[in-house]
Amino acid sequence: MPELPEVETIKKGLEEYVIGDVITEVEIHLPKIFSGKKSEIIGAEITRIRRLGKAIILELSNGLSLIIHVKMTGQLIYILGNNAAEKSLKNQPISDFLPNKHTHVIFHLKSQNADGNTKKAVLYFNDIRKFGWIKIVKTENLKEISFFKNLGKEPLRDLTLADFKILLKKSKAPVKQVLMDQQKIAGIGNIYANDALWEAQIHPLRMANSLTKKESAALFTSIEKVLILGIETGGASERNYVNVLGGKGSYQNYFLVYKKTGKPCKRCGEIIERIVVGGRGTFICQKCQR
DNA sequence: CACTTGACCTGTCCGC
DNA sequence: TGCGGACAGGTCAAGT
Repeated sequence: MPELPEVETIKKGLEEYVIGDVITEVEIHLPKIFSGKKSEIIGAEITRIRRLGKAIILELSNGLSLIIHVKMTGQLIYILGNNAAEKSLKNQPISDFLPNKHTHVIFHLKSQNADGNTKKAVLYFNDIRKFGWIKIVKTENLKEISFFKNLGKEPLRDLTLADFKILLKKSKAPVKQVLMDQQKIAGIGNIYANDALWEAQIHPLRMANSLTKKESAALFTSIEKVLILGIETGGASERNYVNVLGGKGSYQNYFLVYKKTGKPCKRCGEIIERIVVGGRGTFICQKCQR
């Protein structure tokens, strides 16, 4: 999943569906991805959902939080009803019957309606590549876990243009790697880094500290622009990403340069090339990205 | 310390 | 059709 817009979309979905629900049981089928004891969260109510970088936080009523990272192929899918798996996906874009062999954790939930009826639901954590993880931590100690300790500021939230210029000046790594470094800026991954650099007409291999003030400002604006479009379109479902109802996002229909190898540049018509930067596939227009 | 590379996994696609 | 290799939204730890 997984970059800021996709994780933000999941966060919004969870806010809509699981706030106020109580965790009644937790099935853990792949223990290595789950740290903490499930007994600590059974009986707790989900009170708040947050996103920090690419991580999702479910705050619970008992002072603990569940931190979930979906990495490349994780999914969180919410299904309402006692017979969930069966009815659930009948009209959903995912064809797999859930739970399936990639379902590693199942949260069973219940909540009370206004009229006092109890509804049941499940939240599936699926992950093909098994890179994702779930941790139970004390909410007050959240920032102390290694993932959050060194997390950079959030674009669209607290990263200012001044911050951005300073952090570019401090690095001589290729600018694309700086954008994707979670300790420098939280939330940007490969898709949005590629698109933001194309939008700002900056070559991904430029040393970060070589950008002019004008270029830095253009890149800052481009980052905000692509992330906002990513969120508005519900994220990019290029491969496995789906929202909490199993539905796809549509940012893949708006890719500017990501995955456009061999296709004409939308701005100048030059053929888009694929290079490798920091081990990641990188897409560029040699003519208009300098 | 800053930066780079390989490891962690499974699935898919492309060329021979 | 099968097989091998490259590649995929992300972090980490270990290397230079």
